[in-house]
Amino acid sequence: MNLPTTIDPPLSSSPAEANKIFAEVVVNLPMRDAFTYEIPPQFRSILQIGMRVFVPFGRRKLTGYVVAISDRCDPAITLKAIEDVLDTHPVLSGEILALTRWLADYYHASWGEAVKAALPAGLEDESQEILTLTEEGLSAMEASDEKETLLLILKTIQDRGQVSAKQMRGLLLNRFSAYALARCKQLGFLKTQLKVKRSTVKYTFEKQAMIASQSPPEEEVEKLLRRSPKQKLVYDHLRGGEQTLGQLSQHFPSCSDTLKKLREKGLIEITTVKNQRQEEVETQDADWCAEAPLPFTSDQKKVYAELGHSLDASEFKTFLLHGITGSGKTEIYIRCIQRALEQKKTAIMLVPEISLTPQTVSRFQKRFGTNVAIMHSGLSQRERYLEWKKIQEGRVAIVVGARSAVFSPLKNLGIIVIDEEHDSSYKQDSTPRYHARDTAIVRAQAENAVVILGSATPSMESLANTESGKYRYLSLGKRVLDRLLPVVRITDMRVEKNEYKNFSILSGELKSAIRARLNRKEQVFLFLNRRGTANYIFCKECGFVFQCPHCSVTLTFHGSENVIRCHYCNYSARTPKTCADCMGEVIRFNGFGTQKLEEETRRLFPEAKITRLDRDTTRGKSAFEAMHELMTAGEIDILIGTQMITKGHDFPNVTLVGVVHADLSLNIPDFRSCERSFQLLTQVAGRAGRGRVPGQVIIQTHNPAHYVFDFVKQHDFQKFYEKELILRKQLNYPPFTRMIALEIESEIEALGESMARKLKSTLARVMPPARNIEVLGPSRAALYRIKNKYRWHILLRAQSAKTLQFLLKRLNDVQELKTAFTGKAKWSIDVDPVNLL
DNA sequence: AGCACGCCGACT
DNA sequence: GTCGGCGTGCTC
Repeated sequence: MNLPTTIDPPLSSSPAEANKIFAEVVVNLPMRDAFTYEIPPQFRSILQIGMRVFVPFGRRKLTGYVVAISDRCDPAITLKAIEDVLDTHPVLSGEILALTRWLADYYHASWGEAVKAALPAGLEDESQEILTLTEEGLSAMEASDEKETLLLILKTIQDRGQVSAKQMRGLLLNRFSAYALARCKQLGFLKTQLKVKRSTVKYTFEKQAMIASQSPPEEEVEKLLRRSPKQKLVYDHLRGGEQTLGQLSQHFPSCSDTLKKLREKGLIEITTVKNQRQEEVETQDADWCAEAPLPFTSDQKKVYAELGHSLDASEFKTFLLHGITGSGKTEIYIRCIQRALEQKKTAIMLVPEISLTPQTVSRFQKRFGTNVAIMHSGLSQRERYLEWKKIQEGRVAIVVGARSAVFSPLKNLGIIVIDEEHDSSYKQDSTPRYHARDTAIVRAQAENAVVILGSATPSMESLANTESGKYRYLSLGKRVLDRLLPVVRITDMRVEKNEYKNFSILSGELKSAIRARLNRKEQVFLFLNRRGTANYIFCKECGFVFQCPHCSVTLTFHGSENVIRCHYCNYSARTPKTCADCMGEVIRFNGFGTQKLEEETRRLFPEAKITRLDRDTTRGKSAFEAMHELMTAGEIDILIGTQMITKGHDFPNVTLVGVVHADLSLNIPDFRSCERSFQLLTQVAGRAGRGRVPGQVIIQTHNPAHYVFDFVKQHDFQKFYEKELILRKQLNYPPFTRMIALEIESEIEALGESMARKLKSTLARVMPPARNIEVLGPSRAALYRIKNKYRWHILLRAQSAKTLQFLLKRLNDVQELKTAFTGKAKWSIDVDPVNLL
């Protein structure tokens, strides 16, 4: 990547010295270089690294971030000057800035994009072109002697007052003509002016005007203001004390010109001050009292002792805390965080997006009170910003949040906890495509903090890292209070159909189990993962699923050509008529969702109280809370849902969990589908019997012989891990290799395909001679068409991440690729891809 | 990513 | 001579 190498992560951010008059600024655009701006004299004493600035950029004006300040610049470029400084204190600390720099490098995003990801949304101002009618325009319209398209534009402006070009486009839709707009400008019918579109989040800081400290003598003032009555009025008003521009404009509407003149005359000063009007949402009552810690089991004590040791030593170290559901991981987290706090250090706790439920939150608030900030997706932009500000100002020491909370501006960081470390929601699926777990580890290393990765079903990667010694493995064996593990049964759906002639979604076994629980007034979860489906072919008789002979990945079915394909290596075959295993009839999977399941369940159990929870029914956080209350009150007998119901909830009265169609996750065409299925099923199973009654889990499948089910049934993570590792090794997948996915997409099928091939040939050209990098594809993505765009993948695989990064660097240096890929076809880089659909 | 500029072909 | 699309190149 082409970031200027002269810029080192800032060590300190002192105000620019008098001679330091250039600022390196990055903006949130997919451009890798920083831009140099001149720092005007009035900002030289206040501008610091990490502040936001408003800069002219081409025809536009944008918010940028100062990443360096220096006294030198490239003489070949004529510089523009910073127009405004948006902060009084940096919004990015040196640590965070360095972290974003690393992130941009590693995940191949621009520095500006990385910075944007690290800050709460809505902090960016942008200029907007506002169109206004001129006299000529008005008369031209009245005369209406112009073209229809022109008049339409003029009329729109007159009707609506001020309109931006973008709004105009939206208002007129297909009647809009860019040419007509340009023509209007040309003819002088309208003029454009740049106006600042304020960021959605209100400023923390605002401008304040006051009498200049080195004011000229009174007679001088009189003389200067004799001929400007308006200026005098404002000046006299300011004698009564400083005023914010907001306050002033109430007395003197549109006084900005007046103030400007007064400043030019040296009579007043305009400074930026903290806006005191920011209100605060306090979530905690004042008479809160810390809840007593729970007693530790002997396992917990051992684990805690070791973690405590590293915490006390302030050493960077990563621990993988492996403990089954209900083994008391959360208690360990809480105690470790407490320990960090005792040393005057701070803590971040990351949780998967969907498990940031009221239950999780309240557990932390009960223990830590107002000392914790919650960064959660249900918050409005403004609430989110206020939480961020609390952290920024050091008013809290703990942050609980999803992925982006890894960037929390805490000082003196002591510990980062990543709960459910294996969860795929830690990987962002749009630029910058960072992994919060790995980002957390990089941050912790830089700040000498401890990292705890917690999971009942750790990722293969993390486990491999414990074996290589990179992470320290800790385990919590038993459930607290020695609660029993649920009994898992696998139901063969083929037998249901063929022998019992049961064509319902629910097997006889699951039906009678539900009935039994309903009679005992216990609660039931029905789980159906509807997401992540791609078309695949399977055998109706024996459940056999066609896999790629080279990649061991489920082949996807392409109806239009009647072929099955591997989207890793592009292997393809005619769609078979019969099963390769038993010669039985082959059918295409046709999915059903939670909605259909709900209907069916209501029909079968008309007396039961049934609620469905998935992305369609859950709009906002209130639905979640409502469900939670209903569950606790026993107002729900059967809860139907997707992954959402499996996380962050603890309902002791749920004694039966039914997995309606386990094949769904198992047949996702991804080399991790078995790992995912194991994790998912184990997690779902963990929801059963958290109270005193032992739980029961019924898993329905067409493929009961699959090895995953044996290990789920036995609750044997270790054996599963060993088996899966052997398969990964054989097929050269992570954790034995590292991967980078290149994604090509285009609305035009033929163009996308040829660009994908071009990318591949360019790769071959820049490939280092040592042939230790594999290139798979290009091949159609499993989800070949999304939102009208065709998609291809090229997979890069090598022993080490460095090898791959080196190749990519060389690829990025190929200038011709940049020009070859224009608006019609795009390619992007996904480092350590998690979702290969 | 925007946004302008300039080329070209399709209209009156 | 319009009009409108689209590729190309630039942003301190």
